[in-house]
Amino acid sequence: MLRVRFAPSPTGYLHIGSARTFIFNWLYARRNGGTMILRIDDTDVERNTQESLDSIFEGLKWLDLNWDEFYRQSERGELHQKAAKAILDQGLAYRDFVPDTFKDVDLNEVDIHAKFNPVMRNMSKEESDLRANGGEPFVLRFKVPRESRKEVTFQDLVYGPQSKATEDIEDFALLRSSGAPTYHMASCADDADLRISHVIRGQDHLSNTFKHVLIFEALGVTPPNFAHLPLLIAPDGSKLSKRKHGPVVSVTTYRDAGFLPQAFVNFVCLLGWSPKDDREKMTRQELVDVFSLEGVNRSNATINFTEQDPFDPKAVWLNAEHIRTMPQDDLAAQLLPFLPQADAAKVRQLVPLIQERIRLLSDVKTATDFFFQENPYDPALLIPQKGDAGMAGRALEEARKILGDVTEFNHAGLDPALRAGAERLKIKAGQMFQPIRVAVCGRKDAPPLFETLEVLGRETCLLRIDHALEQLAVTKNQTT
RNA sequence: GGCGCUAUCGUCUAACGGUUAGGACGGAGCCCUCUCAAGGCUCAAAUACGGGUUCGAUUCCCGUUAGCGCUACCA
Repeated sequence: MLRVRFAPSPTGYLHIGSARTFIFNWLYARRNGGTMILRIDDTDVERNTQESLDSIFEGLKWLDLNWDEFYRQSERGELHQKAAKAILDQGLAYRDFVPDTFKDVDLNEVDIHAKFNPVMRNMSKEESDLRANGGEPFVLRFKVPRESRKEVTFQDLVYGPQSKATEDIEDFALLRSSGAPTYHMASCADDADLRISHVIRGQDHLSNTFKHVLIFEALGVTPPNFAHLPLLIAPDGSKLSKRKHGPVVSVTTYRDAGFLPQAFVNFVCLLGWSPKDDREKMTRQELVDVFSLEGVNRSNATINFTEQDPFDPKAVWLNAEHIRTMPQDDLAAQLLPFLPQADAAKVRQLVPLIQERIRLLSDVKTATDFFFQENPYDPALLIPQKGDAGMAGRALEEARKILGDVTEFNHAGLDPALRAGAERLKIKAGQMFQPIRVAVCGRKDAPPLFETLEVLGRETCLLRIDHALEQLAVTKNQTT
């Protein structure tokens, strides 16, 4: 039975790298009919926050990623204690009563061979028990078997065969002096207990895995399969941090900026993984169908953002691709929160006009602002290419007549009528359309004219054309 | 410092010994066009460096350099 888990520690908001780890686990589970487990690794009570926990749930909810089982490490303390005791009882761990040995040691100076205290490591069971029973505080350390065994090895599903000399592994802590388990202890005990079959996590744990293998063996279970994921890093090569890189590393920032969850997932999957067939835009189902650990590569991926432009251009492009290809009703529903002044029916009307013109959902606000208000503009914009104010005026007069008279106020009625008007004035269609467009939209870049006029409605259009004619007159008087 | 991992266009990536080193984003240009988009076409842009192995290395091996990670009673 395939079982995977995502095990965040609630010490920060859900960040993009964690989100990707969840997604890869989720895809792997869904692809292979496995079980997805969400486990909150909250053993570090000092640093845990409720906010952070909320942020994790909020992010996962937005991404619409579900899980089949849920656990909290803090509720499983008994299991961790039992596991630590079992290791100690077998003589595979020892109590360290002077736990601050390395407190003031510069790690750059110290040699690994000094990284355990031989007095503590070799203390007799009797003395150790006696001092523990006497209430003396201690850290429980794993007694790395450097004599009986030369190296620790495991097979990583992404990085291949891994090995490390036991000489190079320090006697790491299992239990703190408070009695609380360390991450290594709790994580392995839980993974064993929950029968996790595949541990898929960030590459920052690759070298920790040797310790984990040791723990699993001490626990008498065969270690799970491991798959480590390359890290996501910032353009300056450093790892993503909120302090250094700001809100761009937080999942909810993408949500609030108008990303579609499916586009975000799509983008993040392309960081460190490839379907190998040049496909880029993929639906969630396509991702599930094709995902495999073999497609994961080994080098860190840079998320390409700058201070001016906080989102990777490819993420934005993918978002636009998803927007363009989604059903119009779905898009309307997604857009609604970004247009507080509009009702659902109005948004539904606007969708066809802007679907292929926005890249982020939030773009809809500026893309459609003139449907809700008349924007100020420079009257000079009314003047068409290779034309003058006179031409603009004639075009607008003609347009006003046509828009007032035409029976079908839609593309079918407007298109031939306005083109015919241009012909009468002996100007090009484009020269006819530009003054109208600017008059009604307040700018040159806008959705197709006839559809725009239709949605705006006859009355508004006539009003705005009148207004444009007034402005034109004013400018004329000023120049003459 | 020690140990581990990594190294293809600016960025994401493909090429599991033989390709004019492919695709995408972004950039430049052209076309289409009622503007803006979208779409189509074209161009610029990479195998970190040095040694091997091989008839032949992006690909395998070694070294150098660089980056990242671990080296906590943080995860």
